[in-house]
Amino acid sequence: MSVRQSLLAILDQGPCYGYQLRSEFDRRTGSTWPLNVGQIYNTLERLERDGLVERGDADEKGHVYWRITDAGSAEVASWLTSPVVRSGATRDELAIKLAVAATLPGVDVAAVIQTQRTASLQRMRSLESTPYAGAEPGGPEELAWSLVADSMTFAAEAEVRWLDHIEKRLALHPRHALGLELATERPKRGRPSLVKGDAQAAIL
Amino acid sequence: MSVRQSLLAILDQGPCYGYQLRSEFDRRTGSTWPLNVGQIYNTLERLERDGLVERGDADEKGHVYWRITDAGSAEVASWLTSPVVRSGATRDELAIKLAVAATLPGVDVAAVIQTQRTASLQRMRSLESTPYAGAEPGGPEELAWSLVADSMTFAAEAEVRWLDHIEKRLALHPRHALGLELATERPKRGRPSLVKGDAQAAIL
DNA sequence: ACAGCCATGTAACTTGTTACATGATTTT
DNA sequence: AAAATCATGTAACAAGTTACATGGCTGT
Repeated sequence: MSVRQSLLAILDQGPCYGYQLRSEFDRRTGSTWPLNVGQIYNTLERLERDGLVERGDADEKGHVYWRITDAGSAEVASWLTSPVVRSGATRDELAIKLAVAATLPGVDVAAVIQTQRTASLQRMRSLESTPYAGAEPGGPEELAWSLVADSMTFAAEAEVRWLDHIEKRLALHPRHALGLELATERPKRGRPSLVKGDAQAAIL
Repeated sequence: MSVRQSLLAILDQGPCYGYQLRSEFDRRTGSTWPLNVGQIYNTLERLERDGLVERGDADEKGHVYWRITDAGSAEVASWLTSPVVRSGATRDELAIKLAVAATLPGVDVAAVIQTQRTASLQRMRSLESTPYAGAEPGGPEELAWSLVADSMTFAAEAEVRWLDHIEKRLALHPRHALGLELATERPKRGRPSLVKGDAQAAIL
């Protein structure tokens, strides 16, 4: 929802045409996440479908200006006054991956953790060493860029902390404590493995 | 990709039927993110389409077992040996939102930050006070649950730290330093606002 | 003239997600 | 007998994303 909402929020400041919205989005996010132009037009059509924006006539230069509706403005206001909720809905790809990997017999969780940690540390280093390659230094775009870069840095740091934490935690638990190991030597294919209770008998 | 990959990784341990996959996923993630059963069947069909799993015949109980293919196993191996990359692709909804909000004249960024911080702190409190409501305490599911819960806690802490950080940072910058304010009194609708340079003349 | 950017669009596709239908088995 | 759970599936949709087509304008 972030692209959709961002474009809507920008339009709440006044009418814009598609291509313009892209550059506005890029400026405001410090060009951290490049946005394919085509997506602008898709998103605008979907916003129009939902009654949040209206398509204006093209001006003499052929620019098609879009303007926000009252419903759209209300949506923006609601967006800005309510927090981004990370709870139930949003799935953390890394957390899922490690939770699953940790319960998979035959998987070297420590190695998975190590791989991730290396990547995260590398990312932190690259974030701190990359100054800002955009237009004017000291300008607003650089500020936007550093906001986003800081966010990534804090997230990467937290990631490393978490990895260290679960590494210790998992080291305390013997493998079989997870109760998800196979009865025999990792049969891989053609044999049941994860079945609980009597479902096992059904295949054997 | 996390659901898709998780199911594939579970199937790499041995054939499973759809409903079983759901419970396996739930167990392994501590039921933190409930997974709609229908999604299992969709995902399985898509994995089959991509040649990563094969549909087996139903057994006497009517259970349709799916088994992974060699391509599927390779995919799992690749998944487990490569890190989750948070870089360019993955967009951080909160970072985008605040970067955009910070450049929007007329928006009380401090209030937005405060709202988010309150929510994040609330979330941290609720995470530390919620023990684990699942099946057997001390069992593997509880461990999985706490892995995920820790991840959320670390992420929420980082979020708060970041919010504090950018709050200070933004306080140093006078509003007009962002260079994105409107020439007049927030015209809202019907007037150009975000145009850069001569594009402004085109509408006026 | 040609390369490259500005600008608008379209079509297709991905993963995630939900709502619903249907029947079998199990529990109360 | 009714309610709940097990189990398989289908249909539709949301949001993100990309590749491509098309034309105008601009600088070399």
